[in-house]
Parts: sequence; C-alpha cells; structure tokens
Amino acid sequence: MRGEPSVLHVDLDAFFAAVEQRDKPSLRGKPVVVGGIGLRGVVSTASYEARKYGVRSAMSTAEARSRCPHAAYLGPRFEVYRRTSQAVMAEMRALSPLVEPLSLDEAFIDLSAAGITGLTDDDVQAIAQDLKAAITKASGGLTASVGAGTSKLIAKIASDLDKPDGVVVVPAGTEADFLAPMQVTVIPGVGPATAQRLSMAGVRTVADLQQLSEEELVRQVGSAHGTSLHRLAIAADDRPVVSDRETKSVSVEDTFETDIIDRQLLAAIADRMAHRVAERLGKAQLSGRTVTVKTRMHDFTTHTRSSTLAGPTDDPRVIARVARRLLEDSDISGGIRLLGVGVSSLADWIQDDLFTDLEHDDTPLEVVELPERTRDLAGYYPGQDVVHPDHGRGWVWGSGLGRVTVRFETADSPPGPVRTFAVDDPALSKALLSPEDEPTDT
DNA sequence: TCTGGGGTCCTAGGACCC
DNA sequence: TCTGGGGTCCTAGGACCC
Repeated sequence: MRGEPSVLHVDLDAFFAAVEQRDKPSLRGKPVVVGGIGLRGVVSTASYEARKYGVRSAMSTAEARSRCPHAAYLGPRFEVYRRTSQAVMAEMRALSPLVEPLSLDEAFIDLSAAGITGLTDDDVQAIAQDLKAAITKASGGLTASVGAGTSKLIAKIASDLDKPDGVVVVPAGTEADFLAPMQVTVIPGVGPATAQRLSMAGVRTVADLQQLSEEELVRQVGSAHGTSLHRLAIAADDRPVVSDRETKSVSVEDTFETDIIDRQLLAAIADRMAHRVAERLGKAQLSGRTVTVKTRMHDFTTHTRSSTLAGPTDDPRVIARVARRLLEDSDISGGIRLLGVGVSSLADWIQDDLFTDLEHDDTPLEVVELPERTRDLAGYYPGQDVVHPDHGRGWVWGSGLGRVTVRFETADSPPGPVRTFAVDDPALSKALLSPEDEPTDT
C-alpha cells in the first residue's frame, strides 16, 4: 500500500473480438464471437454486441450459437493478437519501465517506477486518459479500460467498474470502504469453490469477510489462501509490480471432436505434442526435467501422470518417449476427450546434449504405427498427415460419412483452421509421417 | 447445448535423508 | 521393539485466472 494511486491496471475491451472488428469493417457494430468453432469449442471473447444476447467467455460455442445465431463465429488469430498486444504494451512501457503483462490484453503499470511522485487523483486520471488515447492510436482503434489505486488489488478491481472505455481512480485511504459492499468474488483468487465455502460461513460481501478472524478464515479455506484473503479483505496488499516473470511450465493440449480410445492413435498424437512442446522450449531457450501427460475422460474427470528425469531436456525424442510411457500407464478405458503433454521443472537452456541421455529408460523406441481404418473413408484415419495445394500441410482431425475434417498447421495459431473435404476430393493427398519424427539413435 | 488452452499456485502424502 | 522431527523432493489433484 502506498500513499498515492500509482498502480494502474489496463484491460483491453473485448480484445480478440475488437481486433477482428478492426480488421474487418463489416463486423463493426455487429455481434462477434471469437473462440473454438468446433463441436466442443468454447467462447474466448464476445464483442459487446454479442454480450447483449447473453454470450459470455468460457461458454460453450454451441450455447452461444443458440443464444445469438446471427453472430459471426471466428477462430482465434493469435499471431495478430500478439502483434497488437506488443504495440499496446510498448505504449505502457513508454509511460513507465515497470510493466507486468498478465496476458495479451491485460497489464499492471507502476507509475512510481517512472519517477513520477506527488500524484493527485486528477493527475492519475489525466495520465490514464492520455494512455488510453495512445493505446487506441497504437492499436488501430481499440479501446481500453483503466483502473488506478494504491495496490494491484484495487487497480484490478477498479478497471472492471466502468467497462468498456472507462477510467476509475480510487483515492488513497478509501480502499477498505471501496471494497466493503462488493461480493467476495471480486477478489481475484476467490472463485466458485471458495465463494461456496465462504457463504457457508455466512460470508458473501467483502464487509462480511472483514469481520472474520484470520484463524476462522484459515480454517475455512486453508493456510495460504486464508492468510492472503484476510489481508486483501482490508485492502492490505503490498505485492510489487514485477516486469519479468519466469516461465514455470510449457504445455500443449487438445480436446478431440470425439473421444479417442485407440492407444496407437493416442501415442501418435502424444508424439506430435511432444514435438510441439520441444519446439517451444527451444525457442524460449528452456529445458525441463518433469514430463507430464494429462488425460480427460468422457465424464470430464482429469488425470495427470508425470515423471522427472535426472537432468533437463528439450529433446523431442526424450519428451515423446517419456510421454508415451506415461500414457501407457494411464487409464483410457471408455475413451478420452483430451490429451496433453507438458514439461516443467524448467532450467535455463542446456547448451549441448550433455544431459539428454540421463533418462534411465533404455527400452527400445518402438515405431508408432497408425491404425488402418479404411472402410468407407478411402484410407483416411485420424492423425494422418495430408497435403492440400491451397491450404498446405495438415492432418486428419475427424472423419465419417464420406468426409474428412482436416486441421491445417499454420504459423498463426496451433491448432490452425479446420476444413472439411469429401474423401474423394482429388486435391487432398496423403503424406507420410516425416522420417525425422522418429529417432535414429538411442 | 455441456464444459478450450495456456498457465500459476497450493495441498497433501510418501519417500528419503540427517 | 511400538514409534522424533525437520527438510526436501516427487507425484497427483484441485482451484483459479485470462
């Protein structure tokens, strides 16, 4: 806590949808929904026009479609969002060197790090307005909402109060009163489970929370959570704005259009995921010791299996081998809807391959054979690599009724666009798994 | 009409060590 | 012969965030 409202929280309004409306003028003023457009997709962002129909983030796309059938439904274009985000973050860094991005569309800014002191509420209001204007210019027309306060907690909550395109400055000294009438769920970290437990203790508002002793709170929600919640309730928050946060894990996961039971197919998919994880580790100059495989069953129960190596690796073959072994240990009876592969216990880059052989498993690497599933599908099966002259390389995602659904791998956004073809479409051709996907030595 | 993908942090039990 | 105490690492699961 400080004596002046020098922490800013900036939140771009309906970011993904706003970028799409910026790039496609015909969508402006109309409901736009960005997210997964497949059978099991969920909404990432709904434009304000779509929110009028009750469309919300994290809602299934199917439900969104039933609520707002005439909206434009778009898959995400992360590369474009990333570029826009970088331009916006640059404007923030021009204001202060201490900027902490929370995601592509959110960041904290610490004005005190810019040497600006003696700030009045009006000063902060003016700074926020100038920043908003700069962001709109740099992003090609997007708007942002800004909250300012004496801590991250207050700034974050304030930015939500006058969305979109608003500024809320909470004066120093008014924080506890500002929070008191709000629901406990405004406090970041209080989700449905915690809210439920608190409500059983008679706590619904922050004012209720302020009355509860720390001991009682710890009893209700656990040690770490209870202690921090007790302080946040009275707006005692001295968490610093931190510009460079270390990556702790890297992972890839996919939800399948239909549940998969076939172990060989899953092994092939795990292999592919291991390669993608390794590629991202390499780009970030990271390597890690713990490989985790995540499975989600048809009933949505989720399991993880992990294994820690003696030394860090970013070798796709090592990650793939461990992942396949973990997958063999996993129960997939009844089929799984999601598979994920991740690496954690990260270390800085290991220059050479010194440690990659430290994994004790010396069983030979078997070649994954994809199952033959011909029937009426002209030899196509899920997981198979294909090539299309217009769309490039992809792989079969789903199939049936004489049609195959293909995911194309673009630089833009894994997974790339999904397209459906007739099995006898002459443009679509099968490609072999590239040889480098399989290790040549052990 | 069921529930994405990328993360972070916390808890709890067991192994292991001194 | 009937039971330490603390610290660290590993594993699995869960809550939460955008």
